[in-house]
Amino acid sequence: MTLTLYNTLTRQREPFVPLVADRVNMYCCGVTVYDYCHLGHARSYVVWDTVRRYLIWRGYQVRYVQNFTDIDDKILNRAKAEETTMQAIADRYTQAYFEDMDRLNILRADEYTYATHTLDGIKRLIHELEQKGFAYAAAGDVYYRVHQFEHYGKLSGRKLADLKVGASGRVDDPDLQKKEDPFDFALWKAAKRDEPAWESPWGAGRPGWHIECSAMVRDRLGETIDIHMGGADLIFPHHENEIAQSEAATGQPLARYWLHNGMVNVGGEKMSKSLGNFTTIRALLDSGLEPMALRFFILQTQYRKPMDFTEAAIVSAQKGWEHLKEGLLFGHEYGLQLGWSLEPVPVGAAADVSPHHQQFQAAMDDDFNTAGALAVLFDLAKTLRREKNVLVHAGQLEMAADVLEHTWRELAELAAVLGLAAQPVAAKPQTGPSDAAIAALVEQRQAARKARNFTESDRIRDLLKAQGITLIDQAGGETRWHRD
RNA sequence: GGCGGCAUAGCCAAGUGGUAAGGCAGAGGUCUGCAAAACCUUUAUCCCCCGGUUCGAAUCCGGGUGCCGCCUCCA
Repeated sequence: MTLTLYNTLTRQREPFVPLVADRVNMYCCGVTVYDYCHLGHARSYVVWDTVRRYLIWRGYQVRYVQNFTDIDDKILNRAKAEETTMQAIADRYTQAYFEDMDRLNILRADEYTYATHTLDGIKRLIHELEQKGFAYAAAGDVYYRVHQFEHYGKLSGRKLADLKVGASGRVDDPDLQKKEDPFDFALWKAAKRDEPAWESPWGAGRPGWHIECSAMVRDRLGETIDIHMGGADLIFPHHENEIAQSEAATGQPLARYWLHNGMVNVGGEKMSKSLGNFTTIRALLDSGLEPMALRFFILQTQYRKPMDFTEAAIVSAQKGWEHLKEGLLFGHEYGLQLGWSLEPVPVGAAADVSPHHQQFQAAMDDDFNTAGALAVLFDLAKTLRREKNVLVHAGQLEMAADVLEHTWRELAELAAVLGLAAQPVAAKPQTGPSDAAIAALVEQRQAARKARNFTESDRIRDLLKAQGITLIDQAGGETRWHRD
């Protein structure tokens, strides 16, 4: 089977062939660290993390690099507003980024790069572009000469002639005077008073946004990488400009495959800082939604399609995840008594050729059809849940224990490829009545039930419920209980 | 105005020529003294509209309608 993915550059699906067999270099545009991440960021990084996990599972040796934009007007503005430094703001939100992403079970990149650590590479690249006639200095700024790059527009599919200045309202760009052409963009910006600046051949200043990615990719991964990823809103101008910068300098394609994730919408509109309609990851998770439920919610939709964030969809995702989780926890709950080994086993696309593995791989090979892959997980989880029910009611399994063990392992393996993992419930700090007290009340209630004094038995049940204890009357007449 | 994308049940969502995956909700059932939970079964004669190609289309072509993204910082 062949992995096929949709390449924004060619606007079609293509078989994935890395530059070097079995190795994949991938770069993902990271965040500008001036605020907490919202659900749009969650989607983007969950999706790319899943792509990365899948490629690894598929047997590729993956190198994943991601950046932090820690020099930017927005960070500066925030620093001014809070009367602190740009570095302090950047550090705070970089830290927050890691906290949020860790909760979503997003693997750390092999390498993180920072604009502030890449100044040499950036200046070197600007210098090369200047020498080759693709850049010009103007009153302390340096601009990229878009007309000089004949392929400008190849990623976004637009021609310079079609671009409309100020189509979205912004026409009062004070730097317009310095540019040869309105669509030329800044590679280097002259320092303003009271702002951090770095020395350069063009005077003190700071790098533009687009140039940092070009420089970082080149420094860390080379001239041509396999996969470049990012949000669909970065296609133009950010990625278009990256291509213009990198390819003008090196004469080589920047990336073989360009992947873009769809936006998260709220009420049909894109979630964004400027519209103010965003929900931060931490606010949502702190409200009680399980991190894995959010991840599940994201993976239900094909990564390129827009998705709507609604309360109902989140509730639905939480319930769906709980059902998968039950299957995932089966081994932890009953594995020991069934004599299973809980040791991890080797995994990988080649390690198993079961129909479930094949179906999972077929879905994921098809441009990362995570919704199709989730259907495979549900099928596995369903078997486990059914057997759990049988076990609880009849005291023994219907299926052979080793067959079920295989089902459980397979579910855990494939779920892990999607980054979905259920933590065995840790012993929560005990609040309310002690186990012994509960047992005594359950005993009392059993007596009442035997005497058909249901008023009394219901009273005890309600009493316990009010203290967070749920009773489950089983088929054999036995009553189990658990804390909510 | 230019470029790109999307329209599938109450909701979310797969499916790119062969007769509609999956999830949530709903309905019926098993269990229960009644519940709750769990489990089992079930839920689109039809895929925005009109026309065309084909033995056959949600899937291809043409024309509409609606929605979204980008052209400004943005995942």
